[in-house]
Amino acid sequence: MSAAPRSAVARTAEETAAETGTADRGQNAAGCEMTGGRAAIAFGPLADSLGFHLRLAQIAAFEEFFAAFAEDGLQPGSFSVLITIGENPGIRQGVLANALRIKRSHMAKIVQGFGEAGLIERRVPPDDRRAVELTLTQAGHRLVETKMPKFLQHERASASRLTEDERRTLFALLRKLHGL
Amino acid sequence: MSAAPRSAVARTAEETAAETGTADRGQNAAGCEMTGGRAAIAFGPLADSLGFHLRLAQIAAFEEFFAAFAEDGLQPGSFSVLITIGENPGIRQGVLANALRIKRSHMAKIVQGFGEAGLIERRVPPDDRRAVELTLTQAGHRLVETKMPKFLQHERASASRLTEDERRTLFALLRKLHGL
DNA sequence: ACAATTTTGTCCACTGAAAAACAATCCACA
DNA sequence: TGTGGATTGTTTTTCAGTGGACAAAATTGT
Repeated sequence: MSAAPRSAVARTAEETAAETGTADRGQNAAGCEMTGGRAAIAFGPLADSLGFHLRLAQIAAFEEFFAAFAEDGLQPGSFSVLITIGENPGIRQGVLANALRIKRSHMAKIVQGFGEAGLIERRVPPDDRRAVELTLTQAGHRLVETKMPKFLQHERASASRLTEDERRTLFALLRKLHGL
Repeated sequence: MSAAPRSAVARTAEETAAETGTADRGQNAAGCEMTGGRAAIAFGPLADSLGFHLRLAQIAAFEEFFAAFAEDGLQPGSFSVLITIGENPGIRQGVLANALRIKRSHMAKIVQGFGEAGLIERRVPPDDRRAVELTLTQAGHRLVETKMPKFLQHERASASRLTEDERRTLFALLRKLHGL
């Protein structure tokens, strides 16, 4: 079965009127194994839940990321930290944490790991000895520059199910939600 | 062992703090506190990353959920499990896990907790004694029905930054991404 | 009927992330 | 000066979530 990638945007979600039925309890109806496909169940009010759809979409996106970057030992969160430090040399740890919505306690652990790996340098500014300013080391810059093409290519591929218009629309709507 | 946690960083930084002028290299303008606002930093390629925006939007949505349902002791994941069982009485544990994209090992824990709380009933069907069929108990039904109005109201409010058209468009695009 | 494979749920060990307690520093103000 | 409160990062504890090994039951092949 090949789905018709027509204007799915125009359609509303009235196609989920699936009774559970329990018609064929042993196996799914049309050769839909559990491991791969999803059974046709009723989501009820969940089908109209923004958080639910956001969670599903994020899981899908992260799975794609892991599938692409497993061999590189890269995680989306850590890589975003490196990128942002590279874009903002000398950024303070708390500012970074707030920008990426990572809790400061977690950021401390991440940054510590990068420091021990020699990817970033932590410098305490003399005018505020509580703070820590972060910069990429040469090794950090090399790593980011090495992985960046693959990352950009992955980004293009991950949104390949969307047209360019849809992609722009989606970004604008997501920005409206989290207010970046 | 709690021997001078930050002293190592501070010492090296102070000793090598010969470079000056890097104090206000960042564009974090004065008067922008960390706790409240976000600094204007450069996100670089992250600003075009679908996964990044999805993560931010999901965090925002979940924070709203927690803020609304903290007093009820409700979590989005657990509540979605209860809702889906209510919509699909007798659903099998694995089918439920697949539908909600929860790993089976985790679902086992969740379901065990609900069982001990008396919210769901676990029944082993005679035709497949490996499986477990889940149904809501009266207490489970009561809980769902009690919280559902608040949940629906929260859903409306959470998307209140979007027009109805935008909301429909966003749902359609997210569905395209995770293919529900 | 019997062995091999697959499915289904559970258990255990581990990671990622969060909350809270904490230490160091800075700042406002008397 | 110095004292109380706010900010910044770290540590600790705790919990949600994952991966992998496992046992029981079902399915398939011979």
